[in-house]
Amino acid sequence: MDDGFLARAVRANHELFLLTSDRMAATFAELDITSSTASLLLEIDPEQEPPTMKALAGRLYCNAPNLTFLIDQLVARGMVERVRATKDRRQRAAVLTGKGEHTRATLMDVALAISPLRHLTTEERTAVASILEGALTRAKASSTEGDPLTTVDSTR
Amino acid sequence: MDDGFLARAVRANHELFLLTSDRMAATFAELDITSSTASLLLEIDPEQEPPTMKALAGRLYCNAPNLTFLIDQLVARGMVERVRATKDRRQRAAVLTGKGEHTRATLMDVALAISPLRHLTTEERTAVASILEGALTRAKASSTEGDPLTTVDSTR
DNA sequence: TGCAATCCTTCGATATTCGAACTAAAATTT
DNA sequence: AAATTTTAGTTCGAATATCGAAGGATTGCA
Repeated sequence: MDDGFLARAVRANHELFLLTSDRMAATFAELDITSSTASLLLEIDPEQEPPTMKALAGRLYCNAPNLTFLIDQLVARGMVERVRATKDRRQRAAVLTGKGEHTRATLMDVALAISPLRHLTTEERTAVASILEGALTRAKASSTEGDPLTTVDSTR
Repeated sequence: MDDGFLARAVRANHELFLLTSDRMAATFAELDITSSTASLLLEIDPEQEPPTMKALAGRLYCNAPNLTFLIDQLVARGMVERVRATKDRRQRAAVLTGKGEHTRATLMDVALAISPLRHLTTEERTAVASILEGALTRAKASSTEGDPLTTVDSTR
């Protein structure tokens, strides 16, 4: 039964996230943001087309009111601006300011510098990145089609 | 220039956590717990010696007041009981009730059932589990001894 | 014994997350 | 084309989470 490895992988991923967040705490405070707003900031890639509120909520797996609240934090700090979409005027997109870009870059630098994953060899990094990305891709693909039931099985 | 893989690994870990939390949401509601209290419940292994409050706070990377709040949630739901440690009467340990054990077991079942990692092959699960555990072990070892500075070492 | 350190809790302040209800702008129906 | 429905986003109020400061109890130490 290889469920043991699955359980260990799930648990390790969970702890890795907790430890990483903990190590980022001081940086968040210095940059005058919080864990949640930092996650949002990282989702706004200045190289890409400015994402809409809906797209950002999807990436953070949160709902619309929460996203409005989080974006407000970044707007209040001068890191993001809301712009109306030209084609569909219901939509608003998030655009990084210069300060927003700079803060985001610092966040990424620090995240790489403190991540426990920095101890891995190049081969290990490659393996982890590709395996996890593959799992995510397949998970998102299979959740959009078929298999609607995810009920709690009490067979225990 | 293998920082690309490191960044991808860090990002995949982050998204995996968000997606997993999102997929657990319905189960949390059914079990009358929240994401945070579920994480705490999972840290109390009925096979092990009942952990102290301090030990649990360490495992969740949170502070003492927060842990008191979280344990109160589980106590109020009849899933955990506080007991005084006999040797050091300042300490309190968390002991699972029958309901706590059952809820915890259900949580673990569902977590394995919905995790994107379940799509991985046995070899991939093994690789991810051992690599991430190794990174965590080294990260925690190097943060407790020596090297008080968390400076960015660019020698890589 | 007296003092400092440790473990935990309480309290107040701030942050986060959500559902319900709302506005504005499309898309669809009739 | 007017009416209806759907969609994108916001506002508001409630429940939860997290933290720092301060306090009580117990232990360790001089």
